[in-house]
Amino acid sequence: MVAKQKRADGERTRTAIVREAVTLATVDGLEGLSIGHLASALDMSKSGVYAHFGSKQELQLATVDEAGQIFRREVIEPALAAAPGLAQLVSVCDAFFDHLVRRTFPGGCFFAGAVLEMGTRPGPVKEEIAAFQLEFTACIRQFAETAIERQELPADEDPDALTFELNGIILAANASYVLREDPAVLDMARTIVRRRLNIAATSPP
Amino acid sequence: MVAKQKRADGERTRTAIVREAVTLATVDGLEGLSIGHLASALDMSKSGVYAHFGSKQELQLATVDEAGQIFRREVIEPALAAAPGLAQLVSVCDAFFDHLVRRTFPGGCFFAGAVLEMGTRPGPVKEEIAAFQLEFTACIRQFAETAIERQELPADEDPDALTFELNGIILAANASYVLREDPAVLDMARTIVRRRLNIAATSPP
DNA sequence: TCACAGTACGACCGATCGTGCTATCTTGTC
DNA sequence: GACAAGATAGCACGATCGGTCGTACTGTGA
Repeated sequence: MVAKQKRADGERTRTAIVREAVTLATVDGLEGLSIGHLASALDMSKSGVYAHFGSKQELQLATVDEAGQIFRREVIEPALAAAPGLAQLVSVCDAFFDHLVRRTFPGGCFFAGAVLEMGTRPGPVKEEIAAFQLEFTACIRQFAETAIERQELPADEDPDALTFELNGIILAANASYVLREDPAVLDMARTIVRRRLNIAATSPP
Repeated sequence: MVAKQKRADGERTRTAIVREAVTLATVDGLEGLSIGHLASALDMSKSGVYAHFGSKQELQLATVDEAGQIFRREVIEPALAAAPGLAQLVSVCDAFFDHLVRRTFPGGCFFAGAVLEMGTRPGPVKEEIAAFQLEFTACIRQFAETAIERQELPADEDPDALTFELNGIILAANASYVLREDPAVLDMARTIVRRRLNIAATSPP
């Protein structure tokens, strides 16, 4: 089979399409994301957009992939840059809250919405979303385990439970922030994270 | 203006429509909920369904209202029946987890999805969803305050923070349960709620 | 019983959906 | 600069969307 080689301009527009698709999908959902809307938002023809993917499902997969990359860049990587252990736990939560105030996506966390929307729709799109959700929680869990090893957290702390709780705080913050655009809920979330981890409650600017 | 009086059979079918609408909306979302699907699911004509509401938005409002009633009946009222204070806090969480395993809605908690879907769509539907979300959190907060008054919780416990955390646990449980239909996540959620409230971790059958 | 309002239906509207096919550009390679 | 292949547009399709209209049926109060 011949590896189809792509052209530079095609790759550029594909990137632009997918980037716009992520934004639209956080508002309209992955199912509500329509090729017509996408095309007019990009000043392109429907078929011009469509040709890059061949099916709506491929577009959805590309959109989820792009959202994952953005989330990694904005939330996971900043946390990985922090000191291993407890600092990473705080950092990943703070990075998430920053991610929200930065309004990268108008509809809040892409994956929080995608999980609930696609959870009942079996198929590769759901699988990719589930895989990313697993990657994220596994990341938090790893931070927690390291923190326990380093005795920054009590030895009897359950990493799974802690991961669950922090994930819950993140989801509650996202939901509240989407509904009422009040940054105060993020301050409260930061405070709660610190109290849960037994850290002096000095939240960063 | 003359109060239009309804007929018994009309009220019956309207109830049936709204009930089905709630179920469909937990899977397809409130925007994805279509009158055509609804009609064929009920073995009715589109216009027959449509006549009961006059617009899709009215249908959505009726759907949210019905979902609220179901949620009150299945989650809030059982908690109100418990002993005031700490028992009500545990009870409301347990009732929510029961609500999930009972699979009243195939797509998990109606409002968890609705908040994220409609949060970026200003209008009466969003307002009604926000109002119910507020009612629910206010309910939890009231339980927390009572528990503090009765000294079942430390005096320095912050009711708002506790409400936020419990809401987070609920949202995390819902998301995980929708994605992977593993009841184990609900057991973990129950355990976490009890540990958070300093209760002996004997989870009910 | 009779008339009327409520109920439900089927046909239909314009718009948009995802998806093809074809033709015309544009780009990279020789 | 020719040429193949990728990129984009134009057009059309069947299906479905929310919504309207005219009409037939039926429950119910007078």
